[in-house]
Amino acid sequence: MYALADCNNFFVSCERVFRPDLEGKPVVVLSGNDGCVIARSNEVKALGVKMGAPLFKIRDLVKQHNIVCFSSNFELYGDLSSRVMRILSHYSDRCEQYSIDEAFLYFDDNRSPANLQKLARQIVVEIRRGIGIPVSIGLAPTRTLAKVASKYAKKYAGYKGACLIDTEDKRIKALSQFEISDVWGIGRRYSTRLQRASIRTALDFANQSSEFARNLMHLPGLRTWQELNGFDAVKVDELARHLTITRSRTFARHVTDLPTLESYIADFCSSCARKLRQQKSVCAGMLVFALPSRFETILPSSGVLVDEQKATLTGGGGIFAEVRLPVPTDLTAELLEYALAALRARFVGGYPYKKAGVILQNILPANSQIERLFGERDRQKEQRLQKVVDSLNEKRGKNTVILASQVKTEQMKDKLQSRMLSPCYSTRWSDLITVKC
DNA sequence: TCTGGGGTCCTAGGACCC
DNA sequence: TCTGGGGTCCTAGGACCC
Repeated sequence: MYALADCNNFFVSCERVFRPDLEGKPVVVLSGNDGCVIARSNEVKALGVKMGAPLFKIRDLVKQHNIVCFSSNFELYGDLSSRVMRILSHYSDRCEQYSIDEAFLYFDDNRSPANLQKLARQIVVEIRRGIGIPVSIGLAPTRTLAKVASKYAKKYAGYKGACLIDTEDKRIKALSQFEISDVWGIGRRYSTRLQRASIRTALDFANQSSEFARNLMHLPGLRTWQELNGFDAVKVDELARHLTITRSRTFARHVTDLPTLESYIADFCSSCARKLRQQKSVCAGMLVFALPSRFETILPSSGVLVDEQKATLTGGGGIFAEVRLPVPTDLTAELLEYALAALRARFVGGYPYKKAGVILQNILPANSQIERLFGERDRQKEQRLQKVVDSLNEKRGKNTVILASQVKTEQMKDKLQSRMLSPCYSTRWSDLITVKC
């Protein structure tokens, strides 16, 4: 049996852990620059606010219902997530973390389903009491069915946090009341196609032939079909290694000068590289991009385009540079040299860049690194330096030692548009909660 | 004025190999 | 008229997830 443990309204619940006064009140968490809604409490969902709704479009609703807004505080969410995961991992040798707020546990012992359900309810209580986060658990023979079960556990209080699908009767009943678009692995596109074929519930889909599923939705669709019919088919990558690492940001205001853009790219690059070293990998390729807003048409104030700008604009606008590294590397300084060179070669002054980022790709295990016979760099020396820098940053805080190109420009300093940021209660001494008694 | 960020897998088609 | 057979690797694009 699989158990899917899923935290309810996770980001909102994290905020409520330290603000119990917000229990039962409408709360949202916003994306960077306080742009979009990325998490909603049940009260807000009931008001019809959609995931991803831009804040400026729901201003009236926020005022009218006194919705409490938070800027996203990933330091807090990440810490509470790891505490939840630590508890979950005590209960099964196979605990697969699937996202920041979800994990699959696998049970292959001979406990009865009823006992597993009891155990799951115990886990729910322990996490609520120990960390303060509400969790729902779904139990079933496949991951996709466990997902279905967890949604029922979330929806109906009667399940006491844990819903079990262990018999054919329960499977059919659960699927017959489950909308096809809510099935794990069936997104907007496929559910439209399926609805056109008069398939509305998960059961409608499960009752089709396997060929039907495969023809319409290829291999992933076939797997979903199998899973709904009780055959374990979803593979979960055992590798904890990321295949790509991205850092990117939409700016509060346009960035038009090179130094500011360079500082951002330098920050992204060094953050990507740190993550790369943490997972003991090297990368052989990198994308550097700086793009205009998706929502604006770009024309220079003069109204006349110079040739270079014309070329940029006709190409869809902005910078999208692919960098191949001569030798796979994990060194911040080396990655940064290439990233900045790519940026400088394509930068157009005065162009309104709105979003930028760095993506590392072609990621390999660090031990597969190949040394160049006639290398122009002394990599061993640089690696020793990198180690010292990393350990200083670990001991003294993230940006204790940085590269000169990461130094923030004036424009960058006032970029912070997270006006409703909560304290990092659980990760910073300075943010510890004060208790008055 | 204001519109997120970070991932994965699969498939088809082209280029290339012997 | 007729133009091999069996592969690999890479990439772009489309689908999905939280």
